[in-house]
Amino acid sequence: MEGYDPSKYEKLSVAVDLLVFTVEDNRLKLLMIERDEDPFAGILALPGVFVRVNETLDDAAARGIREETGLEGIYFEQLYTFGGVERDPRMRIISVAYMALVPLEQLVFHAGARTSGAWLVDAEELLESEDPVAFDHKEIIRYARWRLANKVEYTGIAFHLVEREFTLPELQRVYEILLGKSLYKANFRKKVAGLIEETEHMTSGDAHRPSRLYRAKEEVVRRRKTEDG
Amino acid sequence: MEGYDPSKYEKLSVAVDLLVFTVEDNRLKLLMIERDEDPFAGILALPGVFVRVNETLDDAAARGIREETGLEGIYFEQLYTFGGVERDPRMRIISVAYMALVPLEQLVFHAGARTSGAWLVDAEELLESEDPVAFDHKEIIRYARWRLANKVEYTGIAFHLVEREFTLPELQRVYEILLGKSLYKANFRKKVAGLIEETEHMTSGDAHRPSRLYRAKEEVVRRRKTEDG
DNA sequence: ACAATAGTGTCTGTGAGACAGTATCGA
DNA sequence: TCGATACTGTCTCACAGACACTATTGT
Repeated sequence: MEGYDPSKYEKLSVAVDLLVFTVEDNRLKLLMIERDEDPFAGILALPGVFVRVNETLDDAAARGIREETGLEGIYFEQLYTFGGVERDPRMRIISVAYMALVPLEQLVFHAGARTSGAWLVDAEELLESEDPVAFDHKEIIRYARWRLANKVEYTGIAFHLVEREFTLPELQRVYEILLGKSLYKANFRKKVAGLIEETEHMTSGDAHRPSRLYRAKEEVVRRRKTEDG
Repeated sequence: MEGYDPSKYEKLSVAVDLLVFTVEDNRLKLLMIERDEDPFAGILALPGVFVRVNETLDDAAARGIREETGLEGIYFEQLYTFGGVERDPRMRIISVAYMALVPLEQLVFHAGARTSGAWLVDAEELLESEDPVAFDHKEIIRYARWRLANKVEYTGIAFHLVEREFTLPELQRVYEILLGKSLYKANFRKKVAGLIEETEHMTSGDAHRPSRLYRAKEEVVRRRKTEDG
């Protein structure tokens, strides 16, 4: 790099914006907060935190997820870095977007200190509506939505949206929601057969045939650092 | 975000690191510079620039490419953002890696002002060797190499490594280099048939049958902002 | 004619898609 | 027995892989 004197270059604020996705009522939802300060007071925004000087980006993302949801150790991955000059009208902020996936059962709310509330927002409805979203967050959400649809095809990303043990109909519903189309049962089962392993457990109590519970194979959900392109 | 007073948060240096790839002598190469200052004096490093307060990340990448190669308008895309705390021993630098692809014929050298030289380095050799690379740049290169191999399968990224008009044997060689394996002619041609269109031109002068020149279809190489996941 | 590379025809196996059928629970 | 959902068998078709074959240049 040309010139290494730090004082020669203006430094920038770097934030991590979080897209915490879950599935509720057969819909893809994500966690958003309502801003209580200008700009965009009263408008929905993605939760986020500033990156501290002595924490990595992944650390900042994990911290943000913890502060926002109370959860530790859930799946997340870096999505993209948004660096438009006018993203935030007050100051230049580079935002590294992170996407987290968590089954609804694990998700507990925990409103941030400076926000009047946090909700699960229907991703599809938000993207199709004309409702304003703070900053460039709608664009970020649109990109995340697109990436999710892609990655479900060739990775095990869908497993992060179901519990550790799940039925195949449950898993299929997650695939269908992410892909935005319905799938044939028999074909779906053949497709995921290599990614899962049976458990001894079955569902019970429903007024129909019980469903076997499965687990994702270890190697399918294991995260390889930056290798989730 | 919790608290918007900029002064409350330390700002960070943000750099763009560039991976300019090309194909030379049937090998994947990338542009690297030899550092002439500590740390890592005499060691190979990726070229990079600091992001200025009033330029976007893409602008910074384009500027870096221009400064390093003299080229304008070549294909590039954001790769990943590396935010380890100890990446640079002197100070905290967040680095947004960008990958650029250019056919060798367009690539002209233009050594940076503060570097003693710039070369095309064989990507495979570099990754397999024990030779040191500055900072975490070897990890960045390894990720880029992996991403290239992936994207060649389902995108038109290979077209950016051949000239605007190319023969199918040429294109096939690029695919083989990126994939790291040889392909069957007939199958390859069927695979890319939908991505290309014939021209009127043929090669000539070689001591064998001439080869038809093709062009990539517009929609295959058109870049959709952040949608190159 | 020959060397060298460009380009084609076709067989096969695999896997996705479509659909019809069977299985097993509670009520 | 019935409604509801879980699960399976199998046909078809598109496509990737493999390989043998033909085509066209310069020397």
